[in-house]
Amino acid sequence: MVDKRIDPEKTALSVGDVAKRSGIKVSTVHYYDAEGLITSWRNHGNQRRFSRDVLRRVALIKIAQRVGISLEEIRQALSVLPHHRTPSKSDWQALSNQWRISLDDQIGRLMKLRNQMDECIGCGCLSLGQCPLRNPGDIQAHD
Amino acid sequence: MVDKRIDPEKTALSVGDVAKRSGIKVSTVHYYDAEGLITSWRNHGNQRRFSRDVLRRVALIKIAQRVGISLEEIRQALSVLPHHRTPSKSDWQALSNQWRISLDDQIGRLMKLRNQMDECIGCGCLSLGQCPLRNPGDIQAHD
DNA sequence: CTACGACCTCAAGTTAACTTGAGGTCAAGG
DNA sequence: CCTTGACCTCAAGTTAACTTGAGGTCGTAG
Repeated sequence: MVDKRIDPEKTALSVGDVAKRSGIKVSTVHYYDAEGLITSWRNHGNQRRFSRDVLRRVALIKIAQRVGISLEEIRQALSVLPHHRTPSKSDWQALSNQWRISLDDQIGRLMKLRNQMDECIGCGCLSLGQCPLRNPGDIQAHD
Repeated sequence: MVDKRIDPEKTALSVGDVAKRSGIKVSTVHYYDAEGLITSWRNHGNQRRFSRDVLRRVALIKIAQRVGISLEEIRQALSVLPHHRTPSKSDWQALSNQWRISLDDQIGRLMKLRNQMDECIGCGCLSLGQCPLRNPGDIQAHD
């Protein structure tokens, strides 16, 4: 059985490489490794080594965070991706569709809040139980 | 000098009153008092007493939080309101205009992020330094 | 008097996402 | 050999916004 792939040790990244190229701190790399968001192996000096796909993974993490998604949710979303292979374009498309839903939801919520504020500027009641601004549900108030 | 206002002790609210009527915990009332978001005085038993305007103040706090404004910023915004007088309609209008700006900003940011994600779905580059998704500035990428 | 409910203070805990600091190893270069 | 830079682990710290828990006082009702 001959493994025709390039020797991983030759292309492997150290923790400092990953940090620098991803724009995050070494401690953050440690943290993401510990939380299972990225994976590494150890060389004989017990130092972490990462395959290059980790760079793409960190990129996905950072974008998801901008969407407001928690690391735990991100970890779950990334866990279905294959390891040691750079996430493909279709992987990214599937993920970004998921996260797009979250983003649409947030935008919708903020716009609804804006509408409620506009409506409530006139009366200014702000009453608990009656004012939709105080009750993020669908209660009709200001009748 | 005759104070013609209603005796504050007769209309004063206890910490439990404020908590119940505002839908927050007693500990939160303590916390807001400690942080200077609301003010109280003590009776001879060293118990806090609040004037009724505090109910309106807590309402404003809760709405601002929904807009995503930090307590420190809320404290500053509320500090210009007169004490011991329920915030008026025009007070609420001034505040909500401020917070409306913040809300508009957030909505704009999320919509921009959504656009960037839509654009990046095609290429999936996600590169630090080139992809606007990885750089929340105005760098033009994907040229 | 006792029990209960409301109040008090002070300190520590929770949460998520990091970050810092202390104390150590290893490899390479001068 | 010493120095430097990169790595390691472990523990604690930071931030904001609460929340819990421990130990106490006071007033009222039975």
